[in-house]
Amino acid sequence: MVSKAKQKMSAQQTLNRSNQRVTAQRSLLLELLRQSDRHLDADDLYRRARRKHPRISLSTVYRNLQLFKKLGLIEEHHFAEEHHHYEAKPPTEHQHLLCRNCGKVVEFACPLSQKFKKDVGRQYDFDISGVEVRMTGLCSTCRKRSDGS
Amino acid sequence: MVSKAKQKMSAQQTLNRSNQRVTAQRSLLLELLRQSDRHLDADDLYRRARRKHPRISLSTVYRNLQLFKKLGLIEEHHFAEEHHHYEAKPPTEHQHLLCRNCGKVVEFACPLSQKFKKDVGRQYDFDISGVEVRMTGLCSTCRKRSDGS
DNA sequence: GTTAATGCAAATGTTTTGCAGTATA
DNA sequence: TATACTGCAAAACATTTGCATTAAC
Repeated sequence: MVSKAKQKMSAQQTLNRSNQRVTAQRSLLLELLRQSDRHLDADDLYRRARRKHPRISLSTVYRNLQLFKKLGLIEEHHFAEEHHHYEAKPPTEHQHLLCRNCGKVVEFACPLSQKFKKDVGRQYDFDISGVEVRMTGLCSTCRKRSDGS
Repeated sequence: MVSKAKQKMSAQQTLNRSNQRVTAQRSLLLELLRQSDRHLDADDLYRRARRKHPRISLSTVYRNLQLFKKLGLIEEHHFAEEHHHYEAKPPTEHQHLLCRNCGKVVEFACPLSQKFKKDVGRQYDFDISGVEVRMTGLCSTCRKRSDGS
């Protein structure tokens, strides 16, 4: 029940509970993230923060985003077009499973993704061209290794 | 049947058919992408290419990756940790639907992703912590607009 | 008073671009 | 021979880091 309450706490309270120093910049950044209805990138957040706190620096934004992420207060998405990996186009559709420890990538077939595509397309009136499913976790090797330690 | 044959064509043949100039660098890059069993990033590809063609430049690699992508010869994935978007962690799990024209992001619930998670985790012996489903397509507004023109 | 967080500037790493020279069609 | 492609160097861009100063505890 502690975690359910988190969303209703003020930014200050949340930070205080996490044993982090409550600075004006840090609270502001977390508030802005909570208030926003859109997803923000670091620069969006920086520009918004400057409206209330003109001397805030971009490094502070980055450092705090990392902190919030570590604390599980925010989620990160990869919408943009940077640093890709490429593969020759395969004849069959497949999805990806990544080990977050060793970076191993497993490809798996996912016939259900086609059903998804239809359902979601109908529901939101989208003409959907691509479905990407990406799962992250620990592979058996890395799990054994960390069990041992 | 033309497209099925594509995978069996040599890199040179493929490029020639696409009305692209067949250069040694370009053919090599496409061959390397096809031979590789792993996903490669630009730098991986650059290093491999240099083994056969020491004077090739990284710009050539980037330019050709863009070309191959445009021609639909390769697929691009976003595994790495660059340029993120953030949102305050929501209480409910949800997935994303992106319009590739206007960039609109729709969040949708996807209860099935939990079933996925279990199935795939069991099959590959992974302890899966995250499931991300991302669909891309055209929203109704952008579709109407392009219908009209 | 200690220690952590900040702001600034410089460094880093990836991707893009301008341009003169080179190779393909 | 005309034009597209290449290599090189520099620019652009996002993100990270070092360090002296400042603020939270």
